[in-house]
Amino acid sequence: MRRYEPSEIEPKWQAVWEREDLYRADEGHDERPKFYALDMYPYPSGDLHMGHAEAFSGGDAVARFAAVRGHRVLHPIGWDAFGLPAENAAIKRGVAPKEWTHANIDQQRRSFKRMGMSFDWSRQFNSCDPEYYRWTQWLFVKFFERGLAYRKLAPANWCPNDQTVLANEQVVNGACERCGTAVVRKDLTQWFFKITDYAQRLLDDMDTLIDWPERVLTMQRNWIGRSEGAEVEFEIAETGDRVEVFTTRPDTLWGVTFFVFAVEHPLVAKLAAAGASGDAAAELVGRLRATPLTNREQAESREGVRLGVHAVNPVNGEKVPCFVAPYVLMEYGTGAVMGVPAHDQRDFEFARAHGLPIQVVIQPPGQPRESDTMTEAYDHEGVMVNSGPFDGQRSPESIAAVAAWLEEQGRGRAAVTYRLRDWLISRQRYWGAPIPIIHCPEHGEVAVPEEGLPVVLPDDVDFRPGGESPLARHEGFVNAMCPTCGKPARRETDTMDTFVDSSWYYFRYCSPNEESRPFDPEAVRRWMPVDQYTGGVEHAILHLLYSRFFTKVLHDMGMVEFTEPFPRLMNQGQVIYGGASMSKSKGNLVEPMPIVERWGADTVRLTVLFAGPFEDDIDWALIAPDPERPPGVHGWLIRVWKAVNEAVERPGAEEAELLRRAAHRTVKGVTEDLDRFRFNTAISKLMILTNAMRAALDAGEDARAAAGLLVQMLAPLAPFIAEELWREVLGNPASVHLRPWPSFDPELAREERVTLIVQVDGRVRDRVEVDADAGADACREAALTSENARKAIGDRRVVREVVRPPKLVNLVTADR
RNA sequence: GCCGGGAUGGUGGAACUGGUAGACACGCGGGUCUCAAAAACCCGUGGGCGCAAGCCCGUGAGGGUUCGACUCCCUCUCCCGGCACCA
Repeated sequence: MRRYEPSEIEPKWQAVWEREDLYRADEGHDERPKFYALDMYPYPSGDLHMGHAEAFSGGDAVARFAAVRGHRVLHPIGWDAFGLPAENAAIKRGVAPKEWTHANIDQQRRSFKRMGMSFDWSRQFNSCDPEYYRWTQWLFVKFFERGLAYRKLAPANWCPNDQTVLANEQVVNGACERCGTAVVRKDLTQWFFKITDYAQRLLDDMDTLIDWPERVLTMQRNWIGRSEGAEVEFEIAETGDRVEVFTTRPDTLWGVTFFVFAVEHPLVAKLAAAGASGDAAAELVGRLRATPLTNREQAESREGVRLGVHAVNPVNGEKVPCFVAPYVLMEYGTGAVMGVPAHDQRDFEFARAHGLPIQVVIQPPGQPRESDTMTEAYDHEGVMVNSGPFDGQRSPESIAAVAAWLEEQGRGRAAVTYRLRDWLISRQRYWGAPIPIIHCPEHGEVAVPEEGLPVVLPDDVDFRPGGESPLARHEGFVNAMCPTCGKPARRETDTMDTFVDSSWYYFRYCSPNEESRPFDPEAVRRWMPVDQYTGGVEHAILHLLYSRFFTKVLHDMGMVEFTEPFPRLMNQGQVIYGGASMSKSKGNLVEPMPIVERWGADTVRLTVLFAGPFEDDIDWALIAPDPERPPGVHGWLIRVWKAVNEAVERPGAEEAELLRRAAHRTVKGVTEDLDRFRFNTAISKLMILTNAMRAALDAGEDARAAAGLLVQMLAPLAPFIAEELWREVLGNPASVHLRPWPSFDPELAREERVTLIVQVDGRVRDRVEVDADAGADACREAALTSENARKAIGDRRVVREVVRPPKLVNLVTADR
């Protein structure tokens, strides 16, 4: 028997598969159902890391399993090739971003092949390829034409380290998601996608995503942040200005005792002047406008300045003082808030800090609150008081009633507000898709016409960051002609957020060589939506929300029929080391490729899949503590190797009934497990079958049939060893990866003898072997004749017999 | 604070709709082989008592429902993730 040598057999089969073109997606229109298995396309950062190994091992098992179960599988791969690291690496090492990116792609492609991933390489593309970003730009133009891409001056998140703006989604705890630098606030004119137009649909359609992890849905719901309430119009007594506020509690309107504007609110300067309180207000506004947004949000300050004017409460005509204060944010609602200190904690603290009256208008039943003795706001339900026509109404129900009443009176209306803000897509960096817009002195923002696409990113650019877009320094790029009038104009020099690239790449895979459109709608109809999407939770909001948005826009453009791109999503856990995320700087980095070289790709794949449920984190330090020793599953592969070889070399006279049954039971169990992506339990069942084969072989029985089934079931998980055993040892002419998945005989998969548990008063007292089809009578009989059970019963009387054939009998006695 | 998810041997984890808790592994202990070691193979391995048969305890803590609870309900503790002046 040969030794198991992964370093020999793995490269061999990789080459054979490539020659046989085994994984090319079949566009044939045969009966087989399609299956689109998609892994989030990776950023080419250098070489594969352990996170890739885990995610792609799972995705590959899904794709291979679907293929052998009779699907036409599309399992593509490509590269998220634009982005800051390329530019930063280039600045540091003086290599052009393009060269750096392509070198990394080559390296990672080699590694993916070495890992045995069943990708259809013929569909590969890079998002930095002009043939791809041409269509990213084309889509931008379509968004622009539909009013979904627009430019505005707005306070933006600026990362001083990366020298670019960031989307809200890319700011984590006030810091840049990428580099961790504290983000500062900067007023800039930037391009946005109007994702807020789709807020409600993004929320509603989540009900159809039943196969998404709950936490991802929760995160998206929180991010969209729908809240229901009412808009109410207040008038400024001194100036007659009308100001809208949004409130979730219109039922507390009679409790308003002051009114607050955000620092950025457009009326503040005018009102401060009208109220003759100029200096103090101007000082506060000036100081806060200079303070980074995030610092301000974290301050939880209750400071504020009186504007000297008053707002008229539309429900009772009362005049209340107006303030400007940092605790009101321009970014949410209308940038102005009615102050109800009795029923909102922030308003309560503000009122106490500024000596403002507190008016209770919601009373909890039983324990009435009084403005003088309250120590905190009461924000639960209760009965409305001091509220004119609404006195006596119960508060949760009264919210809608008050909103309807406001509408009748013409002073407001029921309204919905979202936390979600428009997606800021412009970046002041070089390595991205140029925004295809020309600024004409006469015609303003003009989209580059289709013939002008792609707007090619020039190579000869000084891309060192300097606060403005590097492209702005490139004369040849900047100077353009207005597509409308032909006069000299200026090209837009910002590039797009790379999340724009990744918002539609999965459409491109369906027809990657399409030259006249981003994708062929016919091909998309054939393959999409994606049947199984695999990737990390870090994209729970960013990429997945943007992609859902894009799909809905494409739907509205009539380009696709569906509205959700990824009906099924699975998130792999992270691979960590010693309880902490792996990193070079921490010195705890374990890279997959050296392990692949030493122990084999199959060992790496099985190690990550066997470690636990796919979505759980894996601590490599616990799974493979000694780098000099092979991970545990390697030993199993050796046992499989030996067992299959022995089965062929020393065929027995007759296959043992026991082994045949074990094999069929395994087919049943592994099929169910793989259907539900439970790789760890599937592998465990294959191990049990291997152990059963060992026992049969040691008893001199024939195990060839079981060997064949074992190898077939191993194929999606450990494709190399399965192929070697299938073709070279078992002598099959064609690939195991083309062989239809085995079926099982339900009669054989059934256990024929089972252990009947005999309990007395709920405690296990005996185990008895019975036929699997034993009836209630036989089970009761077996239990009552059990020596151990009789002993446990003693002289007590059995008052109840719980019989659940053929698994359990519980004898319940008196005196308990 | 709000929302979501967890807590099972020395370790990773298993237990499908309430019915043998700890499958399968790793580790550890013992053994076979060997001059020796590694590898490989075999046996054992939740805790306690016992020569044994067996008994008691045991799924974060406490309570409840049930013939029977890791699983369902209530209260609490801790851990992880997300959101957080969102009006």
